[in-house]
Amino acid sequence: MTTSSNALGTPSGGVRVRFAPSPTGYLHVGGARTALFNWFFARRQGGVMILRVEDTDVERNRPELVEGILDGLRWLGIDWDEGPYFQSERLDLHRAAAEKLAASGAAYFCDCPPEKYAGGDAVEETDDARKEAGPRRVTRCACRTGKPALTAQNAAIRFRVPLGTTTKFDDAVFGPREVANEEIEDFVLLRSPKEGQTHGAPTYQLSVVVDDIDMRITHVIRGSDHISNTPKQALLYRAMGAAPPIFAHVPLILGPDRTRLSKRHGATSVGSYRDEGFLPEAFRNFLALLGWSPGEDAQFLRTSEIVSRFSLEGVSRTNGVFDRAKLEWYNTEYLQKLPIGDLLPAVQSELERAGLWQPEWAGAKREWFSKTVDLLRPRTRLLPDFSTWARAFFSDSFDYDPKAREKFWKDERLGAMLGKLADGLAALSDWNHDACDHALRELAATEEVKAGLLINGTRVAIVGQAVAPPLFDTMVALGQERVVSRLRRAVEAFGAR
RNA sequence: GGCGCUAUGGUGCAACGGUUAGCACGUGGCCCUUUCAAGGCCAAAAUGCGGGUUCGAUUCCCGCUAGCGCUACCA
Repeated sequence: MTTSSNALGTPSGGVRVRFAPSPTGYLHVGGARTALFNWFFARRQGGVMILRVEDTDVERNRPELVEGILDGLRWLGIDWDEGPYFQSERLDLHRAAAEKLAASGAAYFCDCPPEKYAGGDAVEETDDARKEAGPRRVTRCACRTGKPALTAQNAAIRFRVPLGTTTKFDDAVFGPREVANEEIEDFVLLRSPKEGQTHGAPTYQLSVVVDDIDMRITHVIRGSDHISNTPKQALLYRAMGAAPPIFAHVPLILGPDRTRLSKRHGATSVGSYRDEGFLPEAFRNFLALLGWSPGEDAQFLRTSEIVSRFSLEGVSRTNGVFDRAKLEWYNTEYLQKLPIGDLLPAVQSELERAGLWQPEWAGAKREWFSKTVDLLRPRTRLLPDFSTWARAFFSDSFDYDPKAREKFWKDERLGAMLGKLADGLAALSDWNHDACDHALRELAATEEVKAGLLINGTRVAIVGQAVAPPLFDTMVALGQERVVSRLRRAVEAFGAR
């Protein structure tokens, strides 16, 4: 592939983006959105999406979490063209880069105790401690001028920040940035070797830059918590003689209390939303519009529409609050408005999960299945509703909801009427909406009760729920045989209630 | 504490010097109705504060305040 350059000196030939999670936890909604924005951008630009696992933190790393993160991405419908690469398998490349920087004088060896370097006295990482510590200047340690005895075997490698100048970079979302180099500490590139080790481990700052250069990343789209680190990385690009990518920092997602979203806000992992039964596309739509806008009034955007409209210019600069109620609205919106064919597979897997699925619903009774799902969906909010609330549509084994019985099986006369209704319906030669309607209303007239009494009581009898689709549509969906037998069964249940 | 970013109804976005400040979620009410949803209609609800610039500021500039981020040999 050939790459050309535009006026900004940035590669314009092929867009290459990456999502780089670190396996220190599950895939949370913030990470999911970052992944999504990268993916939207890559697909919009016809570019390449790369997945890179940033597992350079040996202490906090949990390799077993990687598969869960990948599952989360797959559920979200995010696919990648390269990777997953693992930084832990690229350590030699990172070390070599650090040593090369040290050899060229762009970095230096340092054997100061970490805490000491951090600003004179050891400072606890708490707000109070910081306050008491007072103003903390960026200090340069004595090692900066060189200690001949130090090597990568006995010291860390720090970047030598060039003083007396500023570092600039352009952010596609936040605009041009510039910071005085005096504000940037001589950050560590390669940690000092641990006891018994011959090599130190590369730090995040080093690894990202080395890998982003090596993987020819053109656009770094990530959370805005990284914006303060970016000058360091810009410095590294220059020191390594590489052109920096375009940076695009996306705002953070906050909890209802406006603090950064975390576990204590409840469900923050993508997996928990999958398990609750949200539709991936609804989740995508919701997340896309949290921190991005197409610039026009649009709430319901299919994924293809988002992709075709996505641009970095539409990304917001303000942190946004994760609004669960809106997510739920999106889900019901998708449950109701999706072309039925797009919804069926999701319902099928839900029924499979619940052990209710019958293969014939994908075969001979496919039409029935489609119609039934279509009948049920206006009243569903989450996928599991199909196997719980609507269970009676897919199984003969269902219970009468106690609340439904209490509400609609009050009238003593109902038991006998349900039996008469069963007889009446059993005698019908045509089974359709109007025939059922007439049969029921006729009985109500004969018995001198309001049709509503019989309708509500019958609903509980045939589906066990107080809430269901319109009764006669429900009867048609269930079929004559089932309705009649369920009514007869209900007569007994009614007497024993 | 230092450095930085941000600031439109409760929430997410729109208006990118001139609008009765728009849309959606949520909330409240009404209609519809065989349950419950859906749907339709209506309502309440915002430019953080203070200075500028300008004929005119939500919009541009400065200060304040608030929130958030960074301030690790975490990522």
